[in-house]
Amino acid sequence: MAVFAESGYRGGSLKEIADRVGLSQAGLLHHFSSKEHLLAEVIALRDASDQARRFAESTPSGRDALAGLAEQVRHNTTVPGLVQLYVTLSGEAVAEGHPAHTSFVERYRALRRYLGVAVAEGQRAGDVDPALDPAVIATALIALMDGLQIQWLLDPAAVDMPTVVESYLKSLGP
Amino acid sequence: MAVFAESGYRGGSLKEIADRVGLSQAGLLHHFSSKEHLLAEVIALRDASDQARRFAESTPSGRDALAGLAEQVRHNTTVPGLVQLYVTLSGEAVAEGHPAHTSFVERYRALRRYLGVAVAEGQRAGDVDPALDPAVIATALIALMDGLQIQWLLDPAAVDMPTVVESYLKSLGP
DNA sequence: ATTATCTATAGATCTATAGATAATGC
DNA sequence: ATTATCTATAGATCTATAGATAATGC
Repeated sequence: MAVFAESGYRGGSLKEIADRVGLSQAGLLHHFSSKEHLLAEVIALRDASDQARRFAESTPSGRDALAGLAEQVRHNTTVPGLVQLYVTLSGEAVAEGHPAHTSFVERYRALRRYLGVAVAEGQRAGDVDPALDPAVIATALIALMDGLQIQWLLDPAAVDMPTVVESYLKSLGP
Repeated sequence: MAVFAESGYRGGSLKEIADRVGLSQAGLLHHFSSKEHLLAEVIALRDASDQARRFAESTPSGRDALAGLAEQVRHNTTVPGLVQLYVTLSGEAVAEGHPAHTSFVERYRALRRYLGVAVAEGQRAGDVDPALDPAVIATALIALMDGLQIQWLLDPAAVDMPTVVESYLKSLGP
């Protein structure tokens, strides 16, 4: 995870990973039959470590789902390595043919669907301005969080992610 | 520009670039003394091709600067290659020691300053809610645009960048 | 005379596989 | 008997440089 975070999938080498875990490069490939397979496992591990946070609350309803985002962002500020893994891989994965391309396409579709539902529920509950388009807000929320991570990684002192997200969430109120 | 957009700096090879412009790899290095130097020139060229758009209007005042953003986003949907270059390089450049790291840190600082001023001016002119923190809004605007680009590149049919940005800009009104 | 280009190559990598040896599990 | 590990290596790359040749500019 650390190596792909620092150098990306293309830039990270099996030798570097093997060295960090105290194996030879061939020894590492005994456990992961190819570099691509190792990437898939790294992504699965990353997902496990925060989808836990997002969905563990058994599909929370509107307000809770949105509040959960703010909490997720706050948590992310404590795990810069995971954030960097995500930013680096998503930047690479926009390329057609990147091994993680399809997985990112699907992840974002699922996220937009999940947050779109949350926003619509928030509207029914009277927590979110009913004039807004849930799909637009869902896309904007995800974009905001992703973009914040780039700025924050580049300049942690200058960017307070939770404040910005909370400010946006507040602006959604009716 | 196309090669770094598709494969990033680390993943893009001088051979691939040379092939596309009809030179040998050594011939290419006659014009750019190293891969790193070539990257710097590519970034400079990218900047020239859209900083022109952003600043050519000689530091527009608040409302115009914000409207200019929406226009920039609309324009970006017509140049996916440039957008991909930007997304791919910024994803790589969060890594300490990446050749474009410092340049991205500075670019974002400058952007936040520029947009922060624009928002404050918009407030004085009565176009922007005076209760908002200009620095927070500036950071959010940049983040929103960056994050949208990732989603849009991954799934162009599902993400309408201008609509989302305009929706956000509208929400800033008093 | 200078500039642009090429071929050839040094010296590092990189991934993946083959095949040997050591450790572990039943 | 199976699993984990290693060394060695094949076969591709990669960047940058050396040195030769062709094209261009004065």
